[in-house]
Amino acid sequence: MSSSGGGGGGGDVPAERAAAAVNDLMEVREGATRLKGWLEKQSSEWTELMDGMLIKLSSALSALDTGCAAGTSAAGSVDGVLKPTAESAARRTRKRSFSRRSQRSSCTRVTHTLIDGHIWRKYGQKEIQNSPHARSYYRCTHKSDRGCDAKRQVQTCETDPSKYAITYYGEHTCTTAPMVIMAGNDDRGRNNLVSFARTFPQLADKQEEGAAPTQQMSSSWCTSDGVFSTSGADPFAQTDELAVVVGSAGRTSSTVGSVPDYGGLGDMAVGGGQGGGTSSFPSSPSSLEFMVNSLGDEDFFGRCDP
DNA sequence: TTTATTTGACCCAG
DNA sequence: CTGGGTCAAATAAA
Repeated sequence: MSSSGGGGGGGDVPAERAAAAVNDLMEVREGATRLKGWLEKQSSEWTELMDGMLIKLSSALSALDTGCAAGTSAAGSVDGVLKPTAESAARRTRKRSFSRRSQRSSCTRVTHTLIDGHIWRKYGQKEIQNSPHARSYYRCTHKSDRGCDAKRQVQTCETDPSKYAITYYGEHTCTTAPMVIMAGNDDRGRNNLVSFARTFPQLADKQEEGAAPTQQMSSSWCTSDGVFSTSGADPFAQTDELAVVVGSAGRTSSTVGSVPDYGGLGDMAVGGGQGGGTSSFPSSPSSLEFMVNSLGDEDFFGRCDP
């Protein structure tokens, strides 16, 4: 993978160090976000404080986002054992016109979650030589309906299997932008769902093969009783455009319309089954539009490339 | 039923 | 030729 340093442009900080700093900050922010979840139960003052901290952190991340550094280096052995199973029917000859290995800019991030606020559709998986883990290929789910050409490759981190090295290619031309969801509560104890979690928990991508399931996938979300749990270092903290979802506790959907579930939400649907409170999202990606159209559109995708 | 994932085959850049 | 990126049929899940 090229992950050509070419981009980045950045500054004096070596790309590697910058990337390390970004990762560190992400972890810090994750911790802060979790902490905020706890503090929310105590006092709204703390929540505000935490919000401020989180915003600052995001700003810092944004400033540091020089274009990410490649996080993977290959070393190890692979025993690409692919067992030939039942033979599929003869394939038709295909015409292809894709541009592979093009010089498209890329951006690699190492994160412990696959959630990044976008909806991805897996279209392939490959055993990679010199790598113990298979690489999964995703494209934006809006490729077909909006021609969004964003893609990403996910590979379990060699050194830390609980993390993933995600390489992004292309930019999102769809309007699937991250949400800001704030969970606060008014003085009457009623919970209003207004939050500033940056990650919009759309599709929690299905875990990779062998990847640690669910548990680390907890993402920010508001439950009907106001519980707000969040974590997940969304790689795109540098979101500039933010949307706000406001609703009354337990009636989120009725206030702002419904919010897509996209399956993966199950991981974080605390106490909320399907259709319950927060999970009553429309099933179609396009349903997101009502929420994201007002956004600056464009990619909130990290400025990965020059 | 529709939609998403899996997985071997196909194809091309290096 | 090989490795890796993509296709698309088969399969699974909702």
